[in-house]
Amino acid sequence: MSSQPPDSLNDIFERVLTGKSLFANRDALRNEFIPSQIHYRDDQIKAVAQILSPSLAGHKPSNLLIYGKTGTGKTVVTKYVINRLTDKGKTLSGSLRTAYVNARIASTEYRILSELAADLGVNLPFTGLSLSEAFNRIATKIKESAVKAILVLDEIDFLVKSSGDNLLYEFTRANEEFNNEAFITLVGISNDLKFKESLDPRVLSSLNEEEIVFPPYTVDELKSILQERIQVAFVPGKVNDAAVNLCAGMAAAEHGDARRAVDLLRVAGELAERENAESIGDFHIREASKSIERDRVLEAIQSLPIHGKLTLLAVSYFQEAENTGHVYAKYTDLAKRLGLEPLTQRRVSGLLSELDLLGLVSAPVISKGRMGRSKKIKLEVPQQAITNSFKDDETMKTLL
DNA sequence: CCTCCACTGGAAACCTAGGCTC
DNA sequence: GAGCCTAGGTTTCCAGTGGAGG
Repeated sequence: MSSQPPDSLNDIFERVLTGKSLFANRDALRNEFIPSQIHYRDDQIKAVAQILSPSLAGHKPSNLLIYGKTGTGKTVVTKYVINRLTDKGKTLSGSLRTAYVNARIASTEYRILSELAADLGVNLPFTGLSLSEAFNRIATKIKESAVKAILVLDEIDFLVKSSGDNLLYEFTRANEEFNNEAFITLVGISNDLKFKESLDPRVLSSLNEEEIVFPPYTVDELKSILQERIQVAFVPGKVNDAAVNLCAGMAAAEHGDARRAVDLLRVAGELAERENAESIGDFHIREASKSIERDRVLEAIQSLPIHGKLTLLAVSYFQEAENTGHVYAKYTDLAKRLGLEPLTQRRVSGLLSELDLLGLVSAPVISKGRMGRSKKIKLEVPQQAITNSFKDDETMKTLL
């Protein structure tokens, strides 16, 4: 990298300046981009709108649960309807408020509450309050100002998985305290229906008053979505049909994920531009798919905590699948070499499960009869990926 | 059919780092 | 500064277990 001849840098700059770039508008391929029109989701848009519309007349809409795989438009559709609803609400006298939180990003109950509070115009300190106090402040505000609130909890399954359903219970119960002037309606979005199993039956029946399922996009739908984005994002004629077909095909194979399709296209465009290609072909899509996977692995490894890295490195020492005991012994050895106090085996067993979840190792539990029961741990990423991830890591590179 | 290995994985307690209120 | 609170990682404890070998 450091030995780039100055001219090649100049080439890069020149290409942008002289407009020879393949991109016309890169932003149209970003995740946050909301297209002016949402295609193939008319039924879902209408359904969501129908369920939430009583709020305009001041009545409490049913709670709603939206379910569908990633990249099926759940968030986009919900945000779209919520925005339109808020706009319409402004023209009327009512005090309709909407709030949106992504439970995976907010990650804790308190942060979820504080983001909701911010959207509702309630002041909550970052920390320092008990959960119940934070909740009371929100509820009091809603009651006193007769707020009609629609709260969207995106990736609600993360909330339930990490903290249980207490918060949801509080929300559903809070409505009983309000008089008819105020209400809270919950809209939960999830790509995992199984989270419902761990809900208290009372919470479930309340949350699940209405349910909408978003089907995956078909190949043809993906193609047409891509075509439309291509028109905005690229200079005309720069993406060939084979590329679009492959892109749609690959995304359809992954449960009709439109976000995935658009990501592939963006990375393919960047790759093609970098190699000075005239247009984007199916080759670039394939390369993009590999590149996205490589980046995902690299990032996953680099963002591991130190003991996670050590555990992964310990696994990588074994060619064949190994049991927890041996991996733990290797891990202990590595930790001591760094002068770190090794964690307990129980914890390392947990770390191994986390690595499994990330797809970096496979660690199914198997029984070998008299030889006991253990995880059967095997590295699932190339050795190379681990070496690459650690070579810039001041601590880990001493072990390589 | 029974035993018994080498763990698993749940639960609770503990610790640290942070931040609020009074 | 005391006395609360939380998040998040960890340790400790321990009951539970699939299935090969007896």
